[in-house]
Amino acid sequence: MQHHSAVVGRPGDPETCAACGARAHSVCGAISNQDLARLAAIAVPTVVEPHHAFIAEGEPAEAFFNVTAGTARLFKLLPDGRQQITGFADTGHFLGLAVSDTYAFSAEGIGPMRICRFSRPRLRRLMDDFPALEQRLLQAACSDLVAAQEQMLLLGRKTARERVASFVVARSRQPMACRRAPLDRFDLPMSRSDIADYLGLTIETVSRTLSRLRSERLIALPRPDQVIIQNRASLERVAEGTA
Amino acid sequence: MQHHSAVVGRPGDPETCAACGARAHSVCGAISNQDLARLAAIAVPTVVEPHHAFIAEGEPAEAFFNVTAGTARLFKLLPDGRQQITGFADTGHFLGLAVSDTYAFSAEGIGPMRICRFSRPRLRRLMDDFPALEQRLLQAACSDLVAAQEQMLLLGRKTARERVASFVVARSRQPMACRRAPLDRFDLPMSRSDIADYLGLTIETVSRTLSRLRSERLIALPRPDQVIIQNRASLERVAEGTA
DNA sequence: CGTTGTGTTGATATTAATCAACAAGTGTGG
DNA sequence: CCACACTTGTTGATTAATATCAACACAACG
Repeated sequence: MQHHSAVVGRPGDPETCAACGARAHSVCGAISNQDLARLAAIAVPTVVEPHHAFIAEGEPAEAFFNVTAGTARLFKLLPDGRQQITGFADTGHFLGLAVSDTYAFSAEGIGPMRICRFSRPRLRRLMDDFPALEQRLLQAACSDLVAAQEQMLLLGRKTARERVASFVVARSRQPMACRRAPLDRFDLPMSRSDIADYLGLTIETVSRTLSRLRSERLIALPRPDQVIIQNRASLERVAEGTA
Repeated sequence: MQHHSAVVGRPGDPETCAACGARAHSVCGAISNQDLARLAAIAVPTVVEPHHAFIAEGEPAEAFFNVTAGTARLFKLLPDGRQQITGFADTGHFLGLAVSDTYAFSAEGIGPMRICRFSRPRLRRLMDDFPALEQRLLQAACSDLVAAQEQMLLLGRKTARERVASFVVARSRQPMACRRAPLDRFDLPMSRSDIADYLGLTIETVSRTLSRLRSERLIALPRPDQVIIQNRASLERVAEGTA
């Protein structure tokens, strides 16, 4: 299975094909190595060109995916072009589960990425044969749902300042999926435009707000795409509206 | 099983205990009558006092629920009291599925309601024994997720006018769960305050916007809690930002 | 018959969007 | 190597949408 020995993220790290059985998900303990091996057997590793929508809203939901390298933006569009990013799918994330026969959103890579593709009928058969897999996907769907609820609170009731602070704090916890501590220094793989479309703001407001958090010494921005959290406690208070 | 013969909605209708095996979900065909009967065996029918939060954010997630009568509001709070309603759970809706060991949101009835309660360990055992049940819950979680994504688009990118129009259109399709056509005349079980907290607006803006849609003859409001859609095509265009 | 809760409407304030200019990088070709 | 265009991000001035503050209408209820 060549995709189990490929390279992801920093050169030299062994690729972690989360869906097909690698460490990221075996660590979570919800799925046996045996089942993961079976899943790997039907996985089709695929390289996604940047800006190619490998999931398109409204098209037949023929497959299910796992992100094996890179980050995808998941988004919905209005007819006039307004865009809402509903989430970012980082390495390890499952994608494209649907009840309806068409996708409810689109997904494309931010920069180069790799995914494992599972055809729906084969996945269905596999789930029927190995219920632990379905259990794992139910857990994934539930945690997506929890994230979506948190995002609805952000979009519906938080100020621009609270949204940006929440975003920075959440991003710093991103590697937590691998049971690591939240990082105080990390990279943002997405552009200001993506951040704006995720937070329901404009790029200008995102930029201004980050600048203000920097001038207040809550964060530092050594480069536009790199964040250092300088005062996590205060930043978290801002994110919760308690500041 | 006394809750299978009780009354819900309009007096005279036989109660449809969606979780415990009644028609609403058997119609959907995803779960066998046999499995539904097994589910019914562990269901604890419960009457919920109005405004009693039967699910409280942050508390141990000990149970899972199905709404058997009435409508619940699902919500999250910020420390200063700002509230976001993340969804309404009408009769038939499943509630409280969680990966974490605490609930991520709160739920309470809008007016009187009844629910069926399932303790988590018993549900877990039942799901292990009857995978069709897990499949059904995965479907439920996926459709909640689709609704959440649609709501994120609404909250992040739609204007007040588009939000209110979207809400009215979505509510008119609510009985669709039972495979009925969208209604042009229906009741709103929730207050203006609930609508505002769901749409990320204030009560005043909701009221003003409904008034304007009425003055434009897109809808009629015979009573504050009853809506008649007078021009569905136009209303849908407004909801999509195409008007 | 007043009181209370809910919804509506009006006047004003505030936040974030829009419009606009500019700065810093990146890549291309001369 | 440098001039140029092009992209991305930042900052400033103004506008527009919705929140806030306030008054009032109406029904339900004691």
